[in-house]
Amino acid sequence: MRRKEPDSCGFAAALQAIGGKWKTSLLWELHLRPYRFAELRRLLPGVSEKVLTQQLRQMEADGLIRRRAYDEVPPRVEYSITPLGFSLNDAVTVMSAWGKHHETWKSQRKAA
Amino acid sequence: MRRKEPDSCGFAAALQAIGGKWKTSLLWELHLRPYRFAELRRLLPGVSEKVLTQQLRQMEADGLIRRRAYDEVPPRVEYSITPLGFSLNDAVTVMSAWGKHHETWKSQRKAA
DNA sequence: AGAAGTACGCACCTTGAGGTAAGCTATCGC
DNA sequence: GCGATAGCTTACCTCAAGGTGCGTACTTCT
Repeated sequence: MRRKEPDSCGFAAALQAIGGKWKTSLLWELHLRPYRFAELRRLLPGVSEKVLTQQLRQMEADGLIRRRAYDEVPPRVEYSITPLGFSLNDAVTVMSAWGKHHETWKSQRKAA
Repeated sequence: MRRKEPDSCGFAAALQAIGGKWKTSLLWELHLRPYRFAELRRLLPGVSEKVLTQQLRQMEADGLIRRRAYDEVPPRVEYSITPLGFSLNDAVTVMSAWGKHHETWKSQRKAA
């Protein structure tokens, strides 16, 4: 999607924060418990390491998650959700509920 | 954005329905009252006719809006919102509220 | 010795949403 | 006759998100 101009309400800002292909999944997983980088990789089959790093960094910049690097060897990094991220997850859940509602609507129309 | 695989919840479906650049704005305007094509064009400065048609058709296919063409000359077409579209508008409003909240959060962080 | 795991960075390529510009049918105003 | 208005369609171009693949510094397993 290509969104730049504000569409008069804060929806664009929210979409900016959650608009990545994997961000909703990341948010969902991290709202359950913290994970390490490689664990998230395994949780999202198909994500490339580059993009995973990218999206995690963006979400960190947006204050949705917290990144904690331990100065060990081998390196260890843990990602956890923040209260702000948690609140976004709630908003996403509302949209998600609508999405399910919409899917049943579509299958009903198809049947007709 | 590029979303195809279902991310295990209905959010992807919702985003599919609302993911266009102008769809949220269209939904918002139409939730106020019905409009004609040219009126919508004027309401969304910068939208091209092609994309406006495109998004209106997609939203019609998703059952968010209703298109009514009058067989007159010059042609007249009216778009109005459906109950389903109205319910999506509510879900969007929740996300929008989060977006505003997030914006204040960002400006606070910047100030610190 | 060699392979594998960790958490990335960098360079290049693909893809599809959206933008641009033109055309089309028909009527009305000057 | 010329342009404007209405509601589109078609062909072409752009651009950034995301994918692919390779490199890295260090260690532990086999």
